[in-house]
Amino acid sequence: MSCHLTSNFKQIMPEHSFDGFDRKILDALQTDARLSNVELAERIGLSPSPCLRRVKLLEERGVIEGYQARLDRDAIGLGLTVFVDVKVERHSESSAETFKAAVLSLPEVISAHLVSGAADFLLQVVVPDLKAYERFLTQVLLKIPGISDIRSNFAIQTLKQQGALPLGHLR
Amino acid sequence: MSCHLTSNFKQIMPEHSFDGFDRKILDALQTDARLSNVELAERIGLSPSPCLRRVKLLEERGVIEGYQARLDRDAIGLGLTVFVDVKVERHSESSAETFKAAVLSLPEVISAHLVSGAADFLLQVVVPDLKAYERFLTQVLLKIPGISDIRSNFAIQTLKQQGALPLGHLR
DNA sequence: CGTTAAGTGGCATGACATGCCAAAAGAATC
DNA sequence: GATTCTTTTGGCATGTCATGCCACTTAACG
Repeated sequence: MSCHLTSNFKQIMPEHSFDGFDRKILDALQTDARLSNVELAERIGLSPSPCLRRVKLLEERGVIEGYQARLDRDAIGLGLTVFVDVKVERHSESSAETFKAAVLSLPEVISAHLVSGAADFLLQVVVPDLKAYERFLTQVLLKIPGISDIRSNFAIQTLKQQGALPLGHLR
Repeated sequence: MSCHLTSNFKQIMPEHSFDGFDRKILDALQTDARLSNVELAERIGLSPSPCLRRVKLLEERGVIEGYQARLDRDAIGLGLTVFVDVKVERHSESSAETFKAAVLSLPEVISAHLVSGAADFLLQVVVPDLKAYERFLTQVLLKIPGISDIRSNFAIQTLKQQGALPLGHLR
């Protein structure tokens, strides 16, 4: 049981230590992850050596999970974003688990959360068009067992997309 | 009116041309945006020169919008993610516009969409904890004029977060 | 076939990442 | 408050990489 201490450590003790340099690094890399180390160092007011050391540490600590290119969905032919509310059947214990496993394997689902409120799960699904969504819904989603209800909310306009996380609360 | 042609061009003619190399580049940079050009080139089976040229082209075309570090929300003390359904008042024409402008300026709102369905807008809000959300809700969101209803759905568990966009439909 | 256009590969140079060590800054102890 | 210990920084050296240029290959078209 004591082994759970380490796995819960992150929740118990969220920020090990973040000084102003770390916060600036995170802020800069959220905006442009391809900054060279020397430019990043200049921007945060530190020389390249310690700057790089800090970045590596943040990566090792898991604070930085990875780096990803942000693509224009329309440009690559993924014009339709749908937010799907999913309810699973209350009875079967394993409904939620099988649903989670299924969802994780679907590339069209780019985010998935267990949520409070009317629905159980909230999925963000990305497909080329309505026809593709129809196919996804009828041939993929609806075939997952244990689903009691699905509600599709189509994104008509995107105001903001995966904006940078606010870092103002750190100091 | 003809000037609208260019602004609509992307929707009319989504993918200008994507061969296998481009798709592999986008795929690789979605997974690891900090890949060096030589490693990227090796991975996609091309020499560094044309590989870099393709990446720059994809950036200029706007296919690649940017690069960003993915941070661990818990690690930086942002333990609470809330999906907020917002309805604006039907009467005032400008309700939606003022709401959009307000939302764009809020760093806690990391994504915002105009959606079909029961709500008008779907926001993703990130805050340290419940107390911070209470403050955000009462002192920020509820003070935006023209809002008729707000429903907060708390993320209890995150199965997948901003996963890579599926590129399988390109050829 | 010859011509042209587009894309590729290799090379050279300048910039950069990265590991090491001495110096500086800060914390703790007496 | 001086000393010691710890931590972090800055500079340097080396090997790797980005980047622009040019010759070569390939494919399409007349």
